[in-house]
Amino acid sequence: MFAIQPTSAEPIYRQIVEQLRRLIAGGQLVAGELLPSVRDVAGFHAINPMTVSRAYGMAETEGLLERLRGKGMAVAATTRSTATQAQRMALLEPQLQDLARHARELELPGDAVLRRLGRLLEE
Amino acid sequence: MFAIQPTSAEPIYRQIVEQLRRLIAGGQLVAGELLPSVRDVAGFHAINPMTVSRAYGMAETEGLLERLRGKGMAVAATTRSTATQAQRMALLEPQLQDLARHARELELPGDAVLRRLGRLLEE
DNA sequence: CCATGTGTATTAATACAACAATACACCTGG
DNA sequence: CCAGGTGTATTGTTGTATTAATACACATGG
Repeated sequence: MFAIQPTSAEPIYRQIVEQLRRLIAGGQLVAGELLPSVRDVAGFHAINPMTVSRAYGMAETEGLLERLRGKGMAVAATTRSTATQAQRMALLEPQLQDLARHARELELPGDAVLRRLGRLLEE
Repeated sequence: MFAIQPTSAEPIYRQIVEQLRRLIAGGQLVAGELLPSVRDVAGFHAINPMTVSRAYGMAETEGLLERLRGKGMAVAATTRSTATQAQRMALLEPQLQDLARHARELELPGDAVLRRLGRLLEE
């Protein structure tokens, strides 16, 4: 039901859109799959339905979702079921570059950073 | 002279503060070192001097910087010259956790992510 | 057919970031 | 001493972003 942190600095609607991008690219959401309704998501997280609608709307504009009138939003059929690993990696690239820059500013040894990340990736 | 991206979603003043945190923790800015004046930084990046002043002011409140009246801002003397590696790693932890979560949503193999990051860290 | 479920257009409230233009208080250094 | 360098307080404006409240159009499905 989406991982949303209302306290985060990142806007809620963008948290949802970006999560959709990744979950669809990664194949955890498959083409045709029906998403939870805006009211369900909003009720569950105690946020405004329009905030969810805005996220869904942007995802539709982006071609990620499709409107099924009267039924709700579904993962777009045009989506190739799972993006190639290179395509998925590209979605992570900006974050990787930021991380590398910050690590350099902190004068942290590369292998220490890699070890820590490796542990986090195992969980 | 600070790495500032005026187009970024992150506010300019916060980019500066966070960069100061890391550069000081990492030891690239040493206690007593004089920072460039607000007018210099503002002129160089074509931003408002008050935006830089705001960042400096927050850094001073945080204990990172000291006001030297008539001279400018300097790295606070109270700063232990370089934070321990564990302390510096802690500053990177939130970003590492976000990255791990996103990689998982993308269903990316951990070692592929680690390899890419490793390459970025070498540069 | 119509209650019930979709998504959404519209409007408003609120907050925030950045800029601009001053004026000020202070210290340095020749 | 004083010209020129610090940072900063103040006030106002502009543009934008985010969320919320409300009402609406529409399709489903028993």
